[in-house]
Amino acid sequence: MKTELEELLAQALARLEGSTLGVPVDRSTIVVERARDAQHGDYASNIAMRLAKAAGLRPRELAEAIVAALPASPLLASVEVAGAGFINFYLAPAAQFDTLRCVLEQGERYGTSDAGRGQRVMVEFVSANPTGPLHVGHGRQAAYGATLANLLRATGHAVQREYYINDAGRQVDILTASVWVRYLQAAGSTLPFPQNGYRADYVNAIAASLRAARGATLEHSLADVLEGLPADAPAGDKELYIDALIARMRALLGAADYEAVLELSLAAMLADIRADLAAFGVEFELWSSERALARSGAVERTLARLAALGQTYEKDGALWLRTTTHGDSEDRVLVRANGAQTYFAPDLSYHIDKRARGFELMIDVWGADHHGYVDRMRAGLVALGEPGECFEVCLMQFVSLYRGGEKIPMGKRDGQFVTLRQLREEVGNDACRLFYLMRSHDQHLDFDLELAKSRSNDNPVYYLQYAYARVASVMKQLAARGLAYDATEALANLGRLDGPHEAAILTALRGYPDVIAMAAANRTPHTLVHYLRELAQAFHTWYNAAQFIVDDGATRNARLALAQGVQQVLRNGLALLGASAPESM
RNA sequence: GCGCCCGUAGCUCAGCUGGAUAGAGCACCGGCCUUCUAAGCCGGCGGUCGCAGGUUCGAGUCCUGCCGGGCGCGCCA
Repeated sequence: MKTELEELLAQALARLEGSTLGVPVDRSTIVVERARDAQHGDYASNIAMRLAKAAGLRPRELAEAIVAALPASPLLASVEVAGAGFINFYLAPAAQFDTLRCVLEQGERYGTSDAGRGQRVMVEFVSANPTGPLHVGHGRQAAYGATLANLLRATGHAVQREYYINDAGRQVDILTASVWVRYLQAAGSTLPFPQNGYRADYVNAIAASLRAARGATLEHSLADVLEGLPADAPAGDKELYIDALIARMRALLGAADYEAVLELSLAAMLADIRADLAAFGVEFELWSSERALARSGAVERTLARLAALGQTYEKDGALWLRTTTHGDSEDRVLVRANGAQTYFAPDLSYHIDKRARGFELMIDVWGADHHGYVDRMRAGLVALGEPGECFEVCLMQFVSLYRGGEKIPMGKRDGQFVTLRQLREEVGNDACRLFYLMRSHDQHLDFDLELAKSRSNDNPVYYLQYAYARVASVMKQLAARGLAYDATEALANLGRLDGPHEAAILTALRGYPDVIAMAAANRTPHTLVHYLRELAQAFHTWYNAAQFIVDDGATRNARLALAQGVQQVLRNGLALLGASAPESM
């Protein structure tokens, strides 16, 4: 609709060229927007104000001239000049009703487009270290990433969702050692738990499955384990201690058994994470392993390419990447003086691998605490000859949990954090999804458990689902009264939808495709939540003001058609958000 | 010290890439169920858009400088 109106304006301006207007008008300056206020019609353009100065006319005068030059169109009921020089378009009733026809005809496809032209996009999200269960912050990233992928798909992009498993770093060794210590303790060992270990309950569970798999074959005496180890914190250094413990464990068990413990621990953690996300309705096309990438030699190839391109140099025994020449604030280390790679090296290699796999755009969803890494990653890609625009990061701000106005402390230390699973079990998946997505991603999120659980009118989850269920209920009532919906009669009598409430709903339905397009383009799923709330509100208002099941068949069927249009869009929107649409509540 | 994000009604937040009289929800006050689900609806109350400049026809939105809050600044991951 917007583009049709813009085309009309372009024709009008072309007629004025050479007379009222001197120079031809750049097509991109002709913009039509949905009117924010119903008093301003259905669509509005500010083109007269933008061109007034160049034309040497007052905005309103120019607007009048443009309106006079507009070709006739069946789409329009009237066009007015208002305010400082706005041109307001009022759609003809037939055009309004076409919206509803579209919704009913297109069904679940309503709102989708091919704007993305099949662009290959990867959305990488969550990618939490497999060293513990997902917490509520990961939940937000999961909900956001999944919905962003849905939105991009709905707008014609070829989307792949991917989870990058950081299974190669020191953190995994710490998990392995933690499991082993718990395994020893379970057999009566008095070996103290390392200060820097993972001490939450899930480690005990993995230790138990380790015992089930290997019996006592991995046990060693306290004296053997402690031999040559430095003091742990607080007397000593907890980092030195855990590294020494890991080395000791490797020496005592041998490489093969050490790897076996590591594999078992990793597999247990990943199984937990995958099950958690699957239960949350979040799926990935690919779970990509850092260890697999490293074993393939990809990281070394990336380093070699960087060196060949003259992008690296050695200093103080370390290998540095010149990221500053590509917009980073300082150069970054790829390989440390001790020969070990930093995290940056495989990470960069992973992203260049994504490009090699043909993804034109890589969107990463990261926690806001990682914001300092955006520039270096992009710089690394540019150093390898990639365009900087191929990489985009959506930073997610933190989540604070509240219970009835009381903030819940979330120290990761001692494992005193609320997991995603606990949250889902307490408030339900739908509430989780919607609460996570209600706020802009660059806004801190206050998640109130009591509010999310409450079956009351201050809970936005129920507000949306209630609107959906109400339509379903009406259709059931219809059948109970021995009546049936007649689509043909409905479509022949859409003119009966002539009240202000009906008009508001038609306007809202017409805006849905724009909302989807914008939410996808701006990476802002929360605008969809707000839109659905407005649609539900328009529906609830109408529902309270009018009776749908009336004696007159023409009116009845027309109203039922509109109600089902609302239901369809609610269903489409909730599906994109990953929330259910219940038939009854 | 430097970088990123945030600052809008008592509280939690929108504000559609610069538009018209700044909007919701909650809270508070007052109304609406013998009729399709009251998990709903209607009305009222509530604002110096952190502060000060600037850009222009027009600024909550863009620029600069302050103030306040969060996060990050390792040859950790």
